[in-house]
Amino acid sequence: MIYAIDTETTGLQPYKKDKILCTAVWSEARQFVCDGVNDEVRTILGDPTNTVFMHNAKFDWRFFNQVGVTVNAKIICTMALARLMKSDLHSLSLANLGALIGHAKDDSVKKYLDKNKHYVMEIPTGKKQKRKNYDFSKVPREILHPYALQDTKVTYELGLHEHKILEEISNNTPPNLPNVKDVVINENKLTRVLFKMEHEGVKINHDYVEHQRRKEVFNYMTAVKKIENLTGVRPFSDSRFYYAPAFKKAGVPVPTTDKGNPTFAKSVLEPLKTPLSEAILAYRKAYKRANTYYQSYIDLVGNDGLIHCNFRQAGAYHGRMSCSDPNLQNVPKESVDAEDLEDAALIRRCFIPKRDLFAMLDYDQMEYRLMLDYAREMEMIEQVKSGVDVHTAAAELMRVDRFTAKVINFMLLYGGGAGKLAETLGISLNDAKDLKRLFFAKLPNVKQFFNNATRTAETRGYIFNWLGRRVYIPKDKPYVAANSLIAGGCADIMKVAMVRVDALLDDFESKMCLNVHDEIVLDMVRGEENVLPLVRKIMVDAYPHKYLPMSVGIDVSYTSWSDKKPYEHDTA
DNA sequence: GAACAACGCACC
DNA sequence: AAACGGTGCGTTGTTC
Repeated sequence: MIYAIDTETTGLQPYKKDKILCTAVWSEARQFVCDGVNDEVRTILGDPTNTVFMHNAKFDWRFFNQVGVTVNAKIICTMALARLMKSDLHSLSLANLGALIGHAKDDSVKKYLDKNKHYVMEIPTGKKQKRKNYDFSKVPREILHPYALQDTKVTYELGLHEHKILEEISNNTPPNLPNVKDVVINENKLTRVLFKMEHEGVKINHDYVEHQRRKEVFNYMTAVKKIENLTGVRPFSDSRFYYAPAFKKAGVPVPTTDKGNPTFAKSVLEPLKTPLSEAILAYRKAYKRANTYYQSYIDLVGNDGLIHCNFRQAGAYHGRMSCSDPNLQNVPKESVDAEDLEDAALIRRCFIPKRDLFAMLDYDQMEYRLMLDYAREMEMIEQVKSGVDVHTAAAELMRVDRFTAKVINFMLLYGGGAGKLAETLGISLNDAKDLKRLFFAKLPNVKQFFNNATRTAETRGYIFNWLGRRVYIPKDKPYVAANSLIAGGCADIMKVAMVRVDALLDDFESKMCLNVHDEIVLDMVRGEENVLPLVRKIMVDAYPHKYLPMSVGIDVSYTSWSDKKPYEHDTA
């Protein structure tokens, strides 16, 4: 039987304070809303023969888990499938997707809360901007229940609609080509894998976080005083209107943004090396570390001392995931001198294993390898297979230094042009054009691959990646097609691998706890390290290469997400 | 006063 | 001929 289920909750934090208010269920045969969760809901979710549509399924799942509901039913996240159905949607909210199939937004709950002012405007600790915190528990049942039921109705119809569209795409695909069906199967399995991984969470070293936060607050306050002394103007504000007069007085030319505003970005300030520019950079660095990183971990850690971040399965339009609350995919990777190692203030040291150790497995030069395999660039492939690093190989091929080759390599992956190349390398536009020509002359198959992808995007409007994911390419930016094939292709390799790694680890105590695009982190018990080569094999085999296989490196740490060392029992 | 744009910066 | 890709999250500034 097919159902759609939706919960209404007191808020967004099941691991801290929030509870289920009601659960709504919709099927052909029966529709109802109950307070909290009742036995009928438990029975539906406990039955493995049932299929249940949920919009942003992992959110509701967390609350079911909180009250001990066993979820055996096949869970289908209509938000994740929406990305497969139509990759270029800006918003995957139920309201937005419902509008596609003719359901107007039901904003009765929000209207009620606004009208009756059931919210508090507060400035969170360490922040400057006010936030609106709604109190959903104040919504009367007469308003909340019909609202929840309406959402399940829309979710139900959306789920059926998505399946119809995806089946059409699948049926219209020639049998010898990758089929979106395989992507659908994997994404549906992945929803459960991600739920398990998020529930595992990552342990936080609370004392360390708090200590570091205080240190960074002191650092940025010191920088503020310094800036005010240098400019003679207070109060300080990290704004172009504050900076412009000071730099004008010093006779420093200030570049502008695309919109014509003066910019004081890092790339502008860094070369100046004046006391003021350095104080501003110090302020920004410390402020960001104190708030975006340390403070957010304190705010978001659960009562269990773990961070349960949200892996957005449908995060990026080309198939990559993203991460929020907090975003653990952009935690700084700082390099320090060997002498400073002991007392270096590394943000990744906030994260410590809740069992015995972390294992970090990451694909080597994943995107570049996929590009070479797609392009059948055999000369380069042979070099890489013999162990030469891709930037060194490119440097030798073009007879330039490794840094130049690296810049060109990245620019290529991102579809960049000669202008940006010139800017990054600090060379003339003509020299940059020559370099680009040289690159494509040496890698003719890569050039062919890029041209083919771009032409396909121009004529057809979308591309299929190796697994069968369809990605729409904006009409005015066909040059991003190759990047979408590569980045999204890598994402699907990782997503396939994660589903298989999760299955493998069912027989072990060690579990996955993080994903950072081309890296997964396992929280492991001592004694299970022997599973690591098996995990690596799964990751390598996830991509059925034609010419160049994937390659995976393994690091371990018994102390934190930082301070890692190569895993050595596995010399191939 | 709140929503929206623009900017800046961390990661892959 | 030329076009750097994708995120999340914080601030300041503008607008209605």
